[in-house]
Amino acid sequence: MTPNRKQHCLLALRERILSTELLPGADLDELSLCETYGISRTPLREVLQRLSGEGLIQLEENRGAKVASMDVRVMRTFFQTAPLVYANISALAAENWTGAQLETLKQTQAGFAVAMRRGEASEAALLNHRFHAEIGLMADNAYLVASLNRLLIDHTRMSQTFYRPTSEADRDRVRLAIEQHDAMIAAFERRETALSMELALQHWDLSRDQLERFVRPDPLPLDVHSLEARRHAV
Amino acid sequence: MTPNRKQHCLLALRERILSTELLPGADLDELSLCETYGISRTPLREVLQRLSGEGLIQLEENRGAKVASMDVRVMRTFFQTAPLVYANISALAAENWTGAQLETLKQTQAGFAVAMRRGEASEAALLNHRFHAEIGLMADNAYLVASLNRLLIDHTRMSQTFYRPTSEADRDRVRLAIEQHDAMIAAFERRETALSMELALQHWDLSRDQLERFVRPDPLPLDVHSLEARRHAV
DNA sequence: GGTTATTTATTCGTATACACGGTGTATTTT
DNA sequence: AAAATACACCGTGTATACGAATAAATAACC
Repeated sequence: MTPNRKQHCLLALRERILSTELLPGADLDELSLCETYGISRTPLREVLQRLSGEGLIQLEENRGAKVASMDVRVMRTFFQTAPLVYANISALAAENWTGAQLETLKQTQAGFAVAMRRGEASEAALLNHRFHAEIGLMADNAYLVASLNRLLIDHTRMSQTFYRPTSEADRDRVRLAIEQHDAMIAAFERRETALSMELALQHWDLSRDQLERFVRPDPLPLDVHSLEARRHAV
Repeated sequence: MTPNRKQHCLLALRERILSTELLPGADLDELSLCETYGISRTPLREVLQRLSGEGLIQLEENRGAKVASMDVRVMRTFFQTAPLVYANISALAAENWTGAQLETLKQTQAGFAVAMRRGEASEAALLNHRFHAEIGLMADNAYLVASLNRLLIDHTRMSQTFYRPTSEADRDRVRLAIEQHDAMIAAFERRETALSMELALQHWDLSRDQLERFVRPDPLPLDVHSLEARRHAV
C-alpha cells in the first residue's frame, strides 16, 4: 500500500495549500512533513521545489519553505490581470478543446455541483479550481496557462468563504456560478469563441463581487437594532 | 573557490538552454552534469526540478530530463500569445517601475548594444533576454510575468540567428531593435503607458518578421544564376 | 534467420549520514 | 544593568550508498 507516496505528498500539499488549511505565510518543516507522508527528505525536498515552481510555496536559502503569501500588493494585480487571462483562456478553450477534455470537464462540473449541494465546502473549492484548470488545458496554450495557474492559486484561496454561503443571497450567487459553468460548457461545445469569452467575463464579475467582499467584508453591525434589520433584509 | 556551485549550475544550464547550445529535445545525463559542475546528484536534481518549473526542461519519470522541445504546435500559440503579453507587460512596466529597476534596465541595454556591435551573438541574445525579463520585473505582476517568462524562453531560442546578421538588411533590423529598446526606456521614464504599449507592439512586429524567417527560411537558391542575383540584391 | 526471453549494464529514485549555517540563549564583560 | 560575544541547538544543504526500473545486448528457441 505504498504506490507513489511522493506523488501523493505533492497532491496532498497542493490541496492543503489551496484550501488554506495551510495558511499563507505558514512555515513548513521538512522533518515533520516527512513523517506525515512517510517519505524521506530527499523526495520531499523535490516536492517542495516543484511546489515552489508552481508558485504555491516560497523557498528561502537556509531558511526553509513558507506557504506563498497573499499580501495586499499582489491582490491589486490579481484583480487587474484575472479578467484578461480568464477571457482569453476561455476563448482559446472554445477553439481548441478535444473530446476527452470536454468529457472530463463535464464530470468535474457534475462533481462540483454535488459537493456544493452537500455543503462540502473545501471539496467544492477544489473542484472549482480543477474545473478552471481543465479549461486551461483545453486552451492548449502553455504560455497563458502559466498565468492562469498562478491566478487560480490565489483565486481558490481567496474564495474559500464563497463555498460556505451563510445567507440566501449567497446561496443564489453559488447557484448562479453553477449555471454559468454549465453555460460555458455549452458554449465550448458549440465552439462559440466570442460567447465563451463573454461568459468568462460574466463569471469573473460574479467572482469579483464575492472576492471584494472577502477583501473588504461587510462592517460589523453597529448595534442590535441594525443587526435585526440586516437579518430581515436578506 | 567554490561559492554557490549549485547556483552557478542553475545559471549556466539556463544560459546553455537559452543559447541553444543544448538543443531542444536533448537528453540531459545527471552524472555527467554532476561532473561538469562539481556538485553531487542531490543538488543537481533540485536544479533540474527548478528548471522544469521554469519550463526550460521536461522531466519524465524514470527517464531523465530533456531540454524543452519547440515543436510546431507550440510555435502557433507563441505567435498568438506574445503580442498580448508583451504589450500588457510593457504598459504595466511604465506604470510600476522603480528607480533601481530602470537603472538596471539601462545598463542591460548598454551591454546589449556593446555585445551586438562586437558581434558577440549569444551574449547579445542573452542580454536581450535579460532586458525583457527585467521589464517583466518592472511590471510587478507575478501572474503575467509567468507567461512572459515562458514566452521569453522560446523567443530567445528562436531568435538566435537574429544576432548573427548576414546581410546589410539584417544589420539594419538589429540597429532598429536597439533603437526600439531605447525608445521603450524613454517611454517608461516618462510613465507614458499607452506609448510603452505601442512601442512593445512595434518591437514585436520587428521580431515577428525575423522569427517567421527562422520558422520559414528563405528557400535555397534554385541555381547558380539566382544565387548571384540574390547576393547583389542584398 | 528472425523473434523472444533472459541477463547485464546503465540510469534514475530514495534513504541515511554528515556538514554547514542561522538563530536563540546564556554568560561574560563593560 | 545592558550589550556584545560565544556556544549550543535546530534545521537546512550536500554527499554517498543502495535499491528499483528501464534499456540494451546476448543467447536460446521457434
